[in-house]
Amino acid sequence: MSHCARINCRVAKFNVMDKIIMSSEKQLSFKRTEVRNRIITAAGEVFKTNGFQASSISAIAKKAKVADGTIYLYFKNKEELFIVVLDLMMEDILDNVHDQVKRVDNPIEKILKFYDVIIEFFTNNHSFAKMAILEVNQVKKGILVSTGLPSYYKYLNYISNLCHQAIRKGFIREIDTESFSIMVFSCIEYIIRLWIYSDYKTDTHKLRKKVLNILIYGIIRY
Amino acid sequence: MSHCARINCRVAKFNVMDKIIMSSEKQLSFKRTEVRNRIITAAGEVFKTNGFQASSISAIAKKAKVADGTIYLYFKNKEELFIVVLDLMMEDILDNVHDQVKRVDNPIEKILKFYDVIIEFFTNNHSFAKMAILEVNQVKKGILVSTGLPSYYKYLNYISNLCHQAIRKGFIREIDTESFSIMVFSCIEYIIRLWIYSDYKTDTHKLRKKVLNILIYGIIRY
Amino acid sequence: MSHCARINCRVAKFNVMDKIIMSSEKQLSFKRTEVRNRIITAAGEVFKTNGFQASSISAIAKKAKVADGTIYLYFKNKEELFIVVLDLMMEDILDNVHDQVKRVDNPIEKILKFYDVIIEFFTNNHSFAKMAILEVNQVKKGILVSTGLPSYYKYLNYISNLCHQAIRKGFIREIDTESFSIMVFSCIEYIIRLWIYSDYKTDTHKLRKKVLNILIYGIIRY
Amino acid sequence: MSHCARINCRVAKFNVMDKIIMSSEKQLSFKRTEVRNRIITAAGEVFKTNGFQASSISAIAKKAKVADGTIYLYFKNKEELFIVVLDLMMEDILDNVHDQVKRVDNPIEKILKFYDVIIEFFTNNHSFAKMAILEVNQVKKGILVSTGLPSYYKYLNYISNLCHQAIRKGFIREIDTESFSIMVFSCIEYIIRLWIYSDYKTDTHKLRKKVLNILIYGIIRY
DNA sequence: GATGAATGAGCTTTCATTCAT
DNA sequence: TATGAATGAAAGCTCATTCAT
Repeated sequence: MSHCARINCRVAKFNVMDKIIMSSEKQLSFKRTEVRNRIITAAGEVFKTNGFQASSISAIAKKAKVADGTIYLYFKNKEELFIVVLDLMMEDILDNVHDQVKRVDNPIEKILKFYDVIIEFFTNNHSFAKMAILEVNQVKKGILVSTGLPSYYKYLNYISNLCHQAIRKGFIREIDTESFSIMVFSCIEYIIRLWIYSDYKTDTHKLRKKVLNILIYGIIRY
Repeated sequence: MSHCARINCRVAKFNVMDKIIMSSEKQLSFKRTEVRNRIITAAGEVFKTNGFQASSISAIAKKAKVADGTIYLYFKNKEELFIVVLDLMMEDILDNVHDQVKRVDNPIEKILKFYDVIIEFFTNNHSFAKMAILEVNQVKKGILVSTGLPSYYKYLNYISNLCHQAIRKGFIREIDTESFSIMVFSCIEYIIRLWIYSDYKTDTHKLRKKVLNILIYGIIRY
Repeated sequence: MSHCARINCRVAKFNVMDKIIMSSEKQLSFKRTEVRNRIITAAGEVFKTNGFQASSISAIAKKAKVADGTIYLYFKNKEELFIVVLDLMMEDILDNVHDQVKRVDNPIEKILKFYDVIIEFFTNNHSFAKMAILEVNQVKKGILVSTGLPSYYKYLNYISNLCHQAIRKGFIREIDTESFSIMVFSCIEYIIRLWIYSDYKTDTHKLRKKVLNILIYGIIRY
Repeated sequence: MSHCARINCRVAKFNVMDKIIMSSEKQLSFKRTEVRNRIITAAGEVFKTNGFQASSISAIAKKAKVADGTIYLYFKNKEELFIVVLDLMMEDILDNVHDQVKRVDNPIEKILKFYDVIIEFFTNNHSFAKMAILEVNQVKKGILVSTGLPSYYKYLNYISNLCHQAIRKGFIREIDTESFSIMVFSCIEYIIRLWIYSDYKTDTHKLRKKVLNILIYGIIRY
């Protein structure tokens, strides 16, 4: 899965070179990193398939080829594991999105691109969308973690930055960029949620276009 | 709670007159309605206090003074009960909101009023907000997928209507009113969610103002 | 097992006559009593065989032919179940002991008889002895319940009564009967414990005789 | 705690002199002894604070500044460690008690003194009492069965010796001293146990006096 | 000898839902 | 219709012990 590139990458990036260079102390750390990655990768797959509640630690452990207890040497509990996994995935997605956004020059076009690519990604990844939009609410202490996802702030910042650029270059009026970021975020999430609720049947294209229209209309300079 | 007036009202509105008119068959139906209302009222209180997961059918049955099994004669399961209760509450709120919106004349002011009153209501009702914004996601999606909250559509329609009026009277441009309704809804929900996530500590006033600014700016006619 | 007579008896004592007399209401109560007894009997066997810790609720439920959860309709938790079972058994033993003690006339002989019969019983019932003397300490909240076994006080009272009789009839001096009861109890328990610790190998006869000698010597009137 | 003097002492008594004298082979042995003592001291504190069950090997290892696995180089398992620790503590207490008993001349007074000082000690050391009287029963019996606490025999011997002296000097009749020792032991233990069960609330003074009265009455010569 | 990461067995309790009465 | 006793599935997490390094 492309959006997991970072995770897999982290596993993969320990190449032969690394092994040679590593001191005995580093090797230990390598082993730990390797196990941790196995767990994260396995958890990602299991969570995506079954959702948070229905995923059992045993299943994850089995897939990661470690003992159940081992998971608790790396993560405080199931919830923390979920959050870490989700956060890493979200970061990967942002990296991906950025790759596409940076190819566009016009500041407003960048925002449009961001908006489109994200929604596109979610609609292309059923199970991940469900995990990131719905399952996250099943994490009991979610109340405190959900907005605590480090990646969440990266997203907001990213949009904010796009806005600042657009403002500086005179493309949009001097809005509160943070509020606008939140609006974009909430609209994207809501569109995806409606789509999930419809059992992935509705076509999001029209809705997303119309919403975007109002969003942009609300910030451009005349 | 005044916003629950409808629920209680439904219990109350079977007055003496009704009783006289009722045939023996109707009386049965009356009994059923009365029991159903007892269950709904009890469930409302229990759900608000403990949230969806932590509320047990036993507790609701006890409070409604019926047997556990009886609840299943009126509702398919715990989830359906929750949805029904939530839906009735949401309807009541809309009635309330409408009472305040209709006192305003200017079509745009009406939208502003709607937006403000709803947010105000949620921030004044911690436990209800949590139930309607967060708990609702703990209900197995299936139920929401197929039906959705009926009241949800009433809300969307309500905003749509306000928009249509505003369009007709030339106050705002010809936007897609449904999309705008969804946007308003998603933004309100998101603002409340952030507030809940912050443990009811952040002040929503600034954020809600800035978001509203962009929303309105996105639809007005220059 | 004879010492379980009461338990089985309670199951058995609902004979045909009872059934006829029972109103529908009583039948319910009968059903409940019957189930409760099945659980108690099953638990008694399982606890005796495996001890408290190693006995699982599932095993007891299976043997009692009820669902796991059913046990919790009758007992708060595993510990309460253990205590109830142990207490009933202890009562049965006391009944048995009494049957033998009452055949003796001399007040001091009664005390000797009591002492002997109890130790005899324990040494004839390995597994029960272990349960009553050792396992009881594995009940976590044992600290509060252990002396709270209703049967415990019956034992103390029983010995006290024997003493009072002996005092009244001038056979022993005016000692504090409660203290003496506790001493008898503690000595019996300790002798049994030593015997259990020795893996049931040592012969308790000599020790019990010598201890009894000092106990009696300490209370008789010269 | 003064009664742990022996344990600490064993750590401390390897002074500079020892180090000089030790051959390389002895130094190894010294190192082992030192580590063993660190473990014992740490375990003593942890066990006293948390009880047997709730004390984890990790916690002990951490406090002793060794690795978890290291503990298993010195002790077969957690239970053996507990027994060793408890045994050493019990020995220390006996040393202490002896210091006070030897100041008394009259053989019977010695026995009284022993009885009083031990109970006094336990009631002044909540956590130790719990450990020695209750926790010890949570250790799988196997360990106690075969060996028993070595210090246990020292206690019995000690009382036996006091008795022998008293018999020789004609203060008490010719009882079986071992049985009497066991009785004293069992009564002390029981009194303390009742006190622990009462959550350290009951006053043991009256009970202990009355029990002692019967004990002594049972052995004195008229 | 020392380390400490890894193991993996083990089990109570809750509660939505059913169904005999 | 109403009852409420009975069902039984379901799974997180700990921690004593081992063993490769």
